Amino acid sequence: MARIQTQDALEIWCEVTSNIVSGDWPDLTLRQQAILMQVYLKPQPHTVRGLAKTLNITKPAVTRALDTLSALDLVRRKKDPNDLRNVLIQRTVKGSVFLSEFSDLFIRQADARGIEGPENRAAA
Amino acid sequence: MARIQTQDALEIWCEVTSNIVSGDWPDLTLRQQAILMQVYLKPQPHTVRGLAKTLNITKPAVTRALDTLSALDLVRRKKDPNDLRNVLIQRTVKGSVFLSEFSDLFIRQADARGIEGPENRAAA
DNA sequence: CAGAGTCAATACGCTTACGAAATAATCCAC
DNA sequence: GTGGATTATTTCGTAAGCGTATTGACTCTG
Repeated sequence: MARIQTQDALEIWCEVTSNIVSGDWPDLTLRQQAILMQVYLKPQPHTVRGLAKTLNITKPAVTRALDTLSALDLVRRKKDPNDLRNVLIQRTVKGSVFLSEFSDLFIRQADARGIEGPENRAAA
Repeated sequence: MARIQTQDALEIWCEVTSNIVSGDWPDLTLRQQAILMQVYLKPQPHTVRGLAKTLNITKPAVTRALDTLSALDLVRRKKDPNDLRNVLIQRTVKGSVFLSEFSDLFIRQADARGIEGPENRAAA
């Protein structure tokens, strides 16, 4: 049982961020990244209020981040038909592509360091 | 041999970014993160020009990012005594703490998913 | 020691982001 | 329905970011 080490973790982070920066992707803030990840990885539905609470930031900050992410077509807004006060944040193809590139970079770096997932995922 | 899977990679990234955002840390841009990581993980010395080239961004962008990171005491500027045109970017205690929290979050998430480093690091 | 070359930083005009407070739209209790 | 909650957004003034072009400091060549 060999846990991941600090050096590996930081190196992976360094390579992934550096690769994203030097590529064609936009210079997202940490908040925008976090919102994007939440929308794609946590169970739906996502609302402005919910994201603000989860990430411990103000609602206007979420609204503005969504403005940016929407303009980049990384997420999409949709009125909640059950409660028109709510705005549901939905995923897009382009957002999926972005996340996919993220994980590809991540996995490539992890593989290069001999890092492995669980042998038996079902039992985990 | 079980490689890391996309889902694990993205979940780790999601949790780390979300935790940093909801904590007391500043809302660094991806560029600032990348510069910070480069300075701490790649061999010294680091210059504005070198970072700009590595990350494929303009020199003024690096200068501004260093303004921000310096104000936060995450890095420090120092004139190169051998060539006073150069500015060497150096590490700080606070920056080390930041990176340390980063890696702690990362490792905690990786451990929770049964992800492991190489068994025999010397042989890797 | 003069002038070209190289480094980081600054100036400029513009865009984006911030938090607090105010608005607009909607729901719900009564 | 009307009034009070709740949701997201907008407004406001301010701060920070961007790229291009320029400046100021320094080095090095001839």
